[in-house]
Order: sequence, then C-alpha cells, then structure tokens
Amino acid sequence: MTATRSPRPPATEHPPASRVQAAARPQAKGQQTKAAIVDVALALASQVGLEGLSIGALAELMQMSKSGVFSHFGSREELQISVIREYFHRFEQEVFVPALAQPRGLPRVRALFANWMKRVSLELQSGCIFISGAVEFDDRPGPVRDALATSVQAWLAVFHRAIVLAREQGHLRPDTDERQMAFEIHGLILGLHYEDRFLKTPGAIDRTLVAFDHILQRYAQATVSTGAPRS
Amino acid sequence: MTATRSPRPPATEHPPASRVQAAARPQAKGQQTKAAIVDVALALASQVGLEGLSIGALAELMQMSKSGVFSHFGSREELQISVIREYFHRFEQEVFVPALAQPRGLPRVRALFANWMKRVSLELQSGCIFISGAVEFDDRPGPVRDALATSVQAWLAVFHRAIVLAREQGHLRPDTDERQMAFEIHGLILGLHYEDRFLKTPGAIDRTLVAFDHILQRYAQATVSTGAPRS
DNA sequence: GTCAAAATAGCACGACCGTTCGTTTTCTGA
DNA sequence: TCAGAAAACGAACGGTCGTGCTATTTTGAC
Repeated sequence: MTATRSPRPPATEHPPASRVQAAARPQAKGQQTKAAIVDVALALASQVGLEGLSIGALAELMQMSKSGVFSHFGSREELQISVIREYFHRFEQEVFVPALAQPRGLPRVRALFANWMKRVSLELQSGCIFISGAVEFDDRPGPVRDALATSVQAWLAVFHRAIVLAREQGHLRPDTDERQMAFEIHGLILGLHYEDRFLKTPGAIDRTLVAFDHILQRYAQATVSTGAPRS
Repeated sequence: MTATRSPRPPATEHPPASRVQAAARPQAKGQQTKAAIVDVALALASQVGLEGLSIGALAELMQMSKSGVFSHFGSREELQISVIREYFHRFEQEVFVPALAQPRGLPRVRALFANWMKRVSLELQSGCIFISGAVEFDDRPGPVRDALATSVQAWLAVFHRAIVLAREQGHLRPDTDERQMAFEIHGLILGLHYEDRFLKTPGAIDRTLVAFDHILQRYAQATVSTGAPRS
C-alpha cells in the first residue's frame, strides 16, 4: 500500500539501446527468465484461467522460488497483464499474420476465420484466454480487465477491418453492415468454444463451418465468386 | 445426453412423505435455512463465479458461522451443485414456462429467445452461470462439471424441441436442420453475453435481434407468416 | 414440560495465497 | 580478475480457504 515509488523494474518494456550485437547477446538474463516465466504462465493460465494462475504453482513449474518468480512482476496483476500481452502477441502471429498471405477480401476473411477457429476449438488443448478471461473479469473492474478488453478489441478491430476490405473489393454486398457481420461471426466462435470445449458436442466444428457459410451467403455479392473454390 | 429419465429432484432433496398438511408446516427449519443459503449463494456465484464461491463469504452474508453453512452441504462441491440446480430451476421458471403461453411454433421460439436474452444481457446485473461455469469447468472434470453440463443440455434440448415443433407447424422450411439452427442461435446468445456484459459494446442487444432475424429469414417457410407481427 | 434429534456455533487444522525483506548467489562489464 | 549490479533464494507474515471435531443451542413431537 505505501510504496509511493514503485521502482519500476523495466519489464520487457523498452529495450533501450543495446540492440547492437543483437544475436550475440540477445538479452540480459533477467529478461530471458521473465520470458520463460510468462511462457509457462500462459500455458498454466490457459488451463486454470487467469484467476486460477498462482505464483506458487508457477514457481514449482519453473523450479524456482516463489519470490524469484514474483520479483519479475512486482504483483500478481502485473503477471496477469504480462500473460495477456503475450497471448495477444501469439494470437497476432498465429491468426493474423499467416492470413496476410491471402489476398485482400473474402479469401483473407476466410483464412482469419479458419485460424481463429483453430485457436478456440479442441485442436489446441489450451483454452482461449480472451474468452475465459472475459467471463472471469466481466464484472471485476481493474487494470487486468482493461488490458484484456483492449487486446480483444484490437483483435476484433483487425477482423472488422478485413471485412471492410472485402466489401471494398466487391466481395460483399455494398450495403453490408460490417459490424453486424463481425458480430455474427464472433458469436460463431463463441458457440464453437462452448460446444466443442465444454459440451464436447460432436460435429461442433462442422456446424461452425456451415454457419459461417450461411453468414457468407447472406452478405456475399452474388455475382462474384466468394473466394475459396472448395477446399 | 444420457439422462434417459431425469429423476427430477424436487429442488432441495427428498421431502419424503410429509407433504401432508402442506401449507401449515411448509418445511423443516433446516430445509428452509438451506434454501435461503442456496438463494444467497446463487446471487454470490452470479457475481464471482462458481469457483469464486466461498463458504466463508457466504457465511458472512448469511450472518451465520462457516460450519453452520457448511453442514448443510457436506462439501463445497455439493454446495456448487445445489446452486447449479437452483439456477436451472429458475431458468425453467423464467425462460421456459412463460414462453408456453405462446402457441407452438415460431411464436414460442421467439418468446424463448427473448426470455433467454434477458437472462444473459446486462438487464439482470447477475451473470449467467451456464456461461461462466462452462468456462470455469471446461477442462476440470468432476461432479460439478457434470451437473452443469447436464443442466445446460437439458435446456438446449428444450430449445431444440421448440424448433422441431416450429418446423412441424410449417413455420420453418421442411429441410430445416434444427440442430444447426439451435447451434447458430446459441452462438448469438454467447455473443450477446460477451459483447454486452464484458466489452459493453453499445447496441449489442440490437445486433443480436438483427442476427436472430437473419437466422429466421434463412430457415423460415417463405409462404407463411413468421409469427410475431412486429413487437 | 420433557427429551431426543436437528441445527448451529466455535475452534482448530493444514494448506495455499500474495507479498515483504534480508541474504546469498550469479551474472556482467571494465 | 574483481567489484558492483542483477537475480534468485528462503523464511516469514497475515489472510483465506475447505473441512473436521466437539459443544451448545434450537426445534418439534409427545
């Protein structure tokens, strides 16, 4: 409580200058350890949730002392926020970046959706923090919730942008309400997460694909190919 | 899924015979207290989740001792299961039962959906345990998870049944895949919960209503009125 | 009013929680 | 090589957790 100063360990934050010999001395020991902790913490939080993430359990997995782990973050909240940032980064790398290989428009939207599905279904054994976190923090204000909401909104904005591009490319009907379409697709992802991961409904993935097609059929410009030939 | 019979536990447990003078001696003191505890526990769990539900906090709210609360359940898991059963019961009373006033078919489906939306959106300040619980227990096997899944599946089966009736009434296209339709609507509810309750996206309710209309337009029998004139 | 049974209280337990702090080890750069 | 800094440790604190146990109180039927 006192702690008016908070010495602010530089987190990852800004790697100030250094950067020089790059490969040779990639980062100080501390940063390296911290990254390893966040890595394990993310895996742990994917199983037990951000709220279930405990420093003791994390220390055991890391074969470190509790205080050793703790000192890298200064508080549990900061650890949670680090995990959220890391998850966002991976989400970008594994969902967004690969989809850029597809041309603007419906093909890219399809790729984004397919990658997104993978992140959420049982294919990955680990859960989606953006979904579990939303439930855990939906009426618990604070910096963790803020970080989570910011990350999610950033991703949703990216997806929305891809839809806008698809309309501009003429792949979607000119009167398409892109936000409405994004909302409907987001619902599909949440449905997939629920039915596949919790209820383990057989065929949930296929249902999601069919539903996605239904949405596309509604919004797609009839005279133009919707992109993927079959697959 | 299994649940060939569903023995229908009458809420609290078995009030074996008694039942006789009904109104005069409604229930033993213990049952009464237990019901009051479950009532408060449900409200608490709606805010902090089933995992966040703690006997200590509950005892304080009840102005009872921890052991006094505890002895009614024998374990925390049993408390959680009691809460789930109570939530299911209220869900039935507030979502399902009122919709029976509507005639079979699309009108009843619409009513079910409208009541379901209310349960999930911010109108009620308390969260939906079927949704938060799914995330908390999606990879945590055990009796609590089982109770939760059973309740959810029972409700989804009811909703599915209403759709089947709607098709049989000729309100939906004869080739309607009722499970697919139910899946898509379930996704809408989850989307509403996420965007309204967590992201607080403005207009989430309207987006949900529009999306519901889109689904109806896809599946509805074109030659027949879809039921509700406007509302 | 009596008395057994049911309900509740009180207390203690071991475990784990996040956090603090002083010490010790390890790393790093000149 | 060696000092200074960074990192990790270890023990402890005050809490809360679920759960046993034994008293004590309350209840309800006779």
